[in-house]
Amino acid sequence: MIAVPTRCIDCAVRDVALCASMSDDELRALSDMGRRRVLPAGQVVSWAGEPSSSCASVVSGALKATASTADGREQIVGLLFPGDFVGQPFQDDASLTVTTLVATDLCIYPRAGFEHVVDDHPRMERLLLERTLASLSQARGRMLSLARRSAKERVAGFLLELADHTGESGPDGIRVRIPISRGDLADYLGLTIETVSRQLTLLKASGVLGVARGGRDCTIRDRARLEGVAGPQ
Amino acid sequence: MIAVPTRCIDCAVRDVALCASMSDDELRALSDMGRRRVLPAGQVVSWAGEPSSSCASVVSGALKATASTADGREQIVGLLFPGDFVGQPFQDDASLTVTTLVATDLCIYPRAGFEHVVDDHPRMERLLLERTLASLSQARGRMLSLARRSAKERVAGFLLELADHTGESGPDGIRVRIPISRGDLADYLGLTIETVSRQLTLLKASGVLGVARGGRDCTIRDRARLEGVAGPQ
DNA sequence: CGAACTGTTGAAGTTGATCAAGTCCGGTGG
DNA sequence: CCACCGGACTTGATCAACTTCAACAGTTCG
Repeated sequence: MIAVPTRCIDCAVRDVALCASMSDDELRALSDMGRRRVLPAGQVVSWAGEPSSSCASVVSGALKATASTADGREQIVGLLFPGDFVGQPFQDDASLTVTTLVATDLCIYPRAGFEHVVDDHPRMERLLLERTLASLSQARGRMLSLARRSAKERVAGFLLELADHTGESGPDGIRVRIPISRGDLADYLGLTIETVSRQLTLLKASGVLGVARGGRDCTIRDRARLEGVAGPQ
Repeated sequence: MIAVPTRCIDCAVRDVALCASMSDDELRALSDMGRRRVLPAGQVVSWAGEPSSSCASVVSGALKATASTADGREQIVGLLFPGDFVGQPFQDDASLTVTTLVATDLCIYPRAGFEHVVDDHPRMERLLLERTLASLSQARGRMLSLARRSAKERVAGFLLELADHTGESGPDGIRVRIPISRGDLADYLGLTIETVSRQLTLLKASGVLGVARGGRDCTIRDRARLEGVAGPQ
């Protein structure tokens, strides 16, 4: 871990993270408490079952939040990107394991102190509430996908989400980079590695998708057809 | 719909619904706005896609919140019981369809007015935040189940949840009443009616579960064994 | 009684998981 | 530079679980 002393005002996510709800002056309370840390890929930030002692904002990088059964079956219940909030305030034990997927820069607050700031800053509390409601909506949408959509629909839907979120239009379609490994993608979509791989191969074979070597960089060549594969909605 | 004029102070869920966060005096604001309505079973309270114009507290009865694909596949993403909050504040369009499962008594507020009350009552906002965080945790647990647990585990797990929530110990085990139809249970567990029925039959055959005629009233004869079937956690 | 539901059971069909080889690729060291 | 190694990904064959389709039984209520 490397400490990264920085002023909040200069922070890359000053306007998108929860801090966006606070004036520069108000930020002092958070700022004094927050500790910037750069973690390498694959580092566990919080273990399910352990006391949840801190919260954080993602400044750069990416993380996964996983729930798992006692016998090791795993499900990624959320992916976290810059500006997202990490942690479970008002809850004594963490129910999720949070792990960095790539080198990740976090702004970490002690949970108790963070809760205190929330107490004192209604606008931040409101923002947290709205974000939590949005996460809940998203989680419910994913419940529907996990329970009712086919493997093909899930994979296609994921690519479309990526396209909407980080896609860049290139010469022969929309270029997207799958930000996680096949294994993590399988854990996210509720499938196995093999099934994910096969579905991507099918999309490639049908000409809808181009997959560059390495398997991470893709080109959506025919969005309309991909939407057809993804099924309704 | 039948109007049920009542004073909040006498309300059955005065101490468990969101109103528990408010003093008797403060309740006046909500009280003036709230409208009690008794709806029959099978009534849609809010349609996915339509503007979400109201919120409510469940006073008695039960409802289901469903998400569905455009081609009609359905998933129940939440069951709602007395004291629970219904609705999606701070969101203009409903993403879920909410339907009564049995005759249900609701205390309905116009959404705008409700949001206003939340603005003015930090304790209510905090309670709403905590409940939303709890719902999110629950939704994530269900994502894990829907994606990774077998039909057998889901059915057994559901019965155990019921036992913990509403079970009464009887002479030959824990008596539980399945509060919904096989169809709704299937929609909740992410299975088909037939699979749910078969799993219940298997549990009955193995002596773990007693099922009375009608199929709704069950007796968990061997909780330990049922927990074994439900799998880890 | 009989109609309409709701639930159960059976047989066949699919989907995706599992098991088992491969292949591709980046990195290391001879 | 190339051989080798290990991890990530792909592909193939088989298998089990769950769905689908279809018929039947039980319950409720006119």
